[in-house]
Amino acid sequence: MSYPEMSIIRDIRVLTEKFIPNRILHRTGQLEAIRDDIKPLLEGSVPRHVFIHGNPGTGKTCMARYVAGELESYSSDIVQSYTNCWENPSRFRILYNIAKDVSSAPIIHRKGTPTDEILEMIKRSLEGKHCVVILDEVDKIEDDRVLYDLITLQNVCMLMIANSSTALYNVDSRIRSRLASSDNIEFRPYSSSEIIDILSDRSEWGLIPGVITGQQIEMIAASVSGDCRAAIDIMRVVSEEAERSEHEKITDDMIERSLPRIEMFKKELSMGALNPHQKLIMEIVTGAGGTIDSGELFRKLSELSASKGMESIVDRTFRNYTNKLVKYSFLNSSGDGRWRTFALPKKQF
DNA sequence: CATCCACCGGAACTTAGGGTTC
DNA sequence: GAACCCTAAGTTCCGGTGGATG
Repeated sequence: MSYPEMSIIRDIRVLTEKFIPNRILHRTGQLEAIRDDIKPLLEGSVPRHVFIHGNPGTGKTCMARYVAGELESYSSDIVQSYTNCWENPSRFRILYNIAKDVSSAPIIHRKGTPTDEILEMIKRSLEGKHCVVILDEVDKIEDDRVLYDLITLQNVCMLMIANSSTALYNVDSRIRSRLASSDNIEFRPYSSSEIIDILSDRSEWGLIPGVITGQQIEMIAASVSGDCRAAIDIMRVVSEEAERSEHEKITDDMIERSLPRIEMFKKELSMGALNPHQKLIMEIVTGAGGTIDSGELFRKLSELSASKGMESIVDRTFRNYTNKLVKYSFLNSSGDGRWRTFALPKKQF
């Protein structure tokens, strides 16, 4: 947008974390579920609070903002508020943030404004209205009373976001029981083909056609272990580099150089973090031509680990390992549920 | 249709390692 | 440094399930 005519970037905002796309890919189930939970707001009845959890880069924040924005556009009686609890961990900061978002009048923040007064302010602003409150990184809240404050506001629906499914285990039991009826939605890591779709979509809106090839998008997708944020970040970085160095296209070289950035995003697990059995599983799948049935994989693992003098693992542990490998996109699994077949993702870099 | 087989995953338990308290 | 607590990983147990088999 703001770039001159020679630019290869059409709209850099599309390639940033904050951007909310006009359609959500590969999260239909979750989208419908959240819509159903908060829809009662439109009819003035009681919605369900939603707890969204999943690894970084699985689209949690994007989805929450998307749904909240969608609802807001339906009715002028609905407003939304977004707070990152890592940046605003205290009860006062969170409520202040919400008050700012929902109040039409400017909030006068004089020193010593009591938190309860802010809460009253929110109540007054929301009279006759309904509000979707997004609490990102909800596990970083310092004082969980703020959750209680928000629960007591009948016309507020909370979308609580965290990486861990256990994020709310430590909150006060009274609050937890009030939240027991909330919807619990997991966001699994994207598969590489899903990442490819999302990157293709973003490149269409963000870049001039032909700047990045399909193969290059696959290359990025195969490297991020299901972390979409990392994938989009890499695409932005290489686009900016191409732009700066006045290339007309992104080169493979640029992508390879930017891949180490992924490490910043991948807190949870990397190849180096795999234990010997998990590495052996990867070797067996690779040796089997990239695809193998679950039962055969376990038998081969038992055989091979015994011959290497490694300790044996029980079948339940094996299932835990394969589930983890799938979760972190080291493996794909097909035939979901029973009789699964494991396969390598398209490309390993 | 009944039974068996191979597999799946939740729940409860055990164990090991690390941190904290007195 | 002993006693305690907490957590994560691995194991045991077990009920459930769809396809194969008789």
